Amino acid sequence: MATIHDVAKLAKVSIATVSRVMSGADPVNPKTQQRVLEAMEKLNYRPNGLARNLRSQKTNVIIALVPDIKNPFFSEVIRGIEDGARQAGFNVLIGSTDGDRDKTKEYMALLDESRADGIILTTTQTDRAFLEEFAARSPVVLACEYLPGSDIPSVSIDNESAARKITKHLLSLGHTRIAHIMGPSNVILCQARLNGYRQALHQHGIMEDELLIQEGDYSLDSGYLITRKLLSINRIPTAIFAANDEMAIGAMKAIRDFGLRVPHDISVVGFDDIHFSSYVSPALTTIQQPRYEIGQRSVNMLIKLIRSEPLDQSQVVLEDTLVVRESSAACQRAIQEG
Amino acid sequence: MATIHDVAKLAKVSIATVSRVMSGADPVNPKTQQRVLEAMEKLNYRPNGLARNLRSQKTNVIIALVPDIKNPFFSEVIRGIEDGARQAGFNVLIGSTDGDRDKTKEYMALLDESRADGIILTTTQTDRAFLEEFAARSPVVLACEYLPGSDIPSVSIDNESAARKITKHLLSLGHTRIAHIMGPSNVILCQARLNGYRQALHQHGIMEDELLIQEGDYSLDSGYLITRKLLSINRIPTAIFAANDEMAIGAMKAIRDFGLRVPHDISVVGFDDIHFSSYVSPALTTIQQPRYEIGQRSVNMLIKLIRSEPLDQSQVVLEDTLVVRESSAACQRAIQEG
DNA sequence: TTGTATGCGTTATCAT
DNA sequence: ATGATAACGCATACAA
Repeated sequence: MATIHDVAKLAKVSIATVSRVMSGADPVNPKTQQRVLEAMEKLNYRPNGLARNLRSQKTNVIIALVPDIKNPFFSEVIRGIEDGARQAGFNVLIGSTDGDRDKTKEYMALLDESRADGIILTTTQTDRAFLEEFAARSPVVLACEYLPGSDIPSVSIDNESAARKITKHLLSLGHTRIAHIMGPSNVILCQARLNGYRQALHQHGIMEDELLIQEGDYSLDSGYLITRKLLSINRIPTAIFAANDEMAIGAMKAIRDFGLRVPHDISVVGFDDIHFSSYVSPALTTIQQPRYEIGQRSVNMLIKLIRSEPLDQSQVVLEDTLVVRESSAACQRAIQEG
Repeated sequence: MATIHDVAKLAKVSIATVSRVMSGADPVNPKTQQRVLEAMEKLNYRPNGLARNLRSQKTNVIIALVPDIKNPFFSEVIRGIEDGARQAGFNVLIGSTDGDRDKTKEYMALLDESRADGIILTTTQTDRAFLEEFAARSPVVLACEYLPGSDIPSVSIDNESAARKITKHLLSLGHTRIAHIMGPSNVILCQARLNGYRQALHQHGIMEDELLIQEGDYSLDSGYLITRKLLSINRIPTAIFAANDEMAIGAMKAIRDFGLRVPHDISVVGFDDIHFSSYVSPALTTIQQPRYEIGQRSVNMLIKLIRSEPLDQSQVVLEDTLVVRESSAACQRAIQEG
């Protein structure tokens, strides 16, 4: 590979001049510029990014951490992150953490080694103290979730209120025995959704039944397995609220396999509105999040942080929407009993 | 951030010695080593990756290019890539190309700028000449697809034979009017699948009908839209073979919306066996690819390439499996007519 | 407008 | 076993 020295020699100038024609900052004589350009062309010169990075102390790389790259919801968030990053000249390194604290920390360590300029966390399961301390010295943005009482910049919806909203939707359909399949309980966002569920029940004067609250891991399989469990208890629920669409889709299959129908026998609702949700049968009632926008805005915030520019707003909360489709309907049991 | 100089000063040694205790290559007096370790600890020293990279001319970054990060099939391939990379101490930069040649080239250019050590291409839509030339000077591995007549290392299944196999499955069920929803026609792998489909028809002495071959873009939506089109022609097909599972799932919804049933009225089969395929109703008949293994093996090959180690085998072809589920059944029309 | 020289933080090659 | 010093390839302050 040709270096800046080779170009300089061929164009009969100093390396400083070559550097100048590249940056375009300082003025350069058109003729010399021409010579340099030709030399670069002839040598097929490509500036060495490594050297540039070292010199400028920047990597132009940002890291995006997701619990699982296969998760379609996060895929779309990543897409927003990527597009935003590309526009600003950054590249995105994606890390799947599998909910593993150590993996998360390993990725975060890349910042300390100057291998990345900033990081976007889509799921917080690190010790809070560690996170706060880390964010104090490195650019960090939380996407999809919000850390109450913290001033780490974040972009998310109001998960608690959204969970309340969809639970109330079920309540309004006459359901009173509503199960909740939550996500990993150490994830803040899942706690928020659980809280929203509880609040809605409480507001309707319904006692919560611990048997009806089960913990999954976001996957199709866990939705399936947990639902089988729910179908084996004494008084089975008339509705299931899963903390994400995949678990909801898993739940629907379990119900079908059990010989019951959705929504006739049991209503099922999810969360996230991944693309598949409108294609399954029955189409899934869920909460639509602006995933792409979450990604884009969080990366824009991160880049400001990296550039030490001021943030207009530190905690951004975006709108979510309840999307009612076919998987939720009036509670038959309530109708018969009423 | 503390540098190696700070550590050296505090430990009262030269930077060379500090470097030595880090690498562990040369022998160091246990006492001095102890002092250095303590200094590093006290200063919370983290070696600067940028400087290391410049010095060693390595980035420890590999790029993985996918047509679309949201595509669940590629997500799993990426997962394999990531795991393999991590194990070898590499980080993975993921690029979504959206089938855009320029984006692809932009990412490939990162290699020329020494910003990455190698690249995995999961979908070839670049000019072949460019690709060959590029692969001659930079580490490149093709994952999921195989470039006939080229010696660029690759890991894939035999797409042609797999497509033949699943088409024959439909033929064996009595279907003769089989539509094919292909992927983007400029993608090699889609051409291979189309070929397999054609070969199967041909072997059964069936004339192909151009009306039954339509081009999609891998998405749920395109599967849906194209199927609506297929349902509007004169003699509608009795079976549809989609080039991937998402389009197949889109097709199933279109058929439902049209008032017909799968597989009773129309059989539908896909390709890839993404996780969702066993959860939709009816569960999808498809070709199972070892996605994770494709990812892992391709990254292992790439790393060998990067390290200039010899490859045992340049073109790796993995086994695929026909998975028969509920979405394909005997052709009713054939039964009635026969 | 252009050139010289220094530094970015390492690793590696010499000496000692 | 350890230290001094030269790269790695570029950007930039300072001179000219």
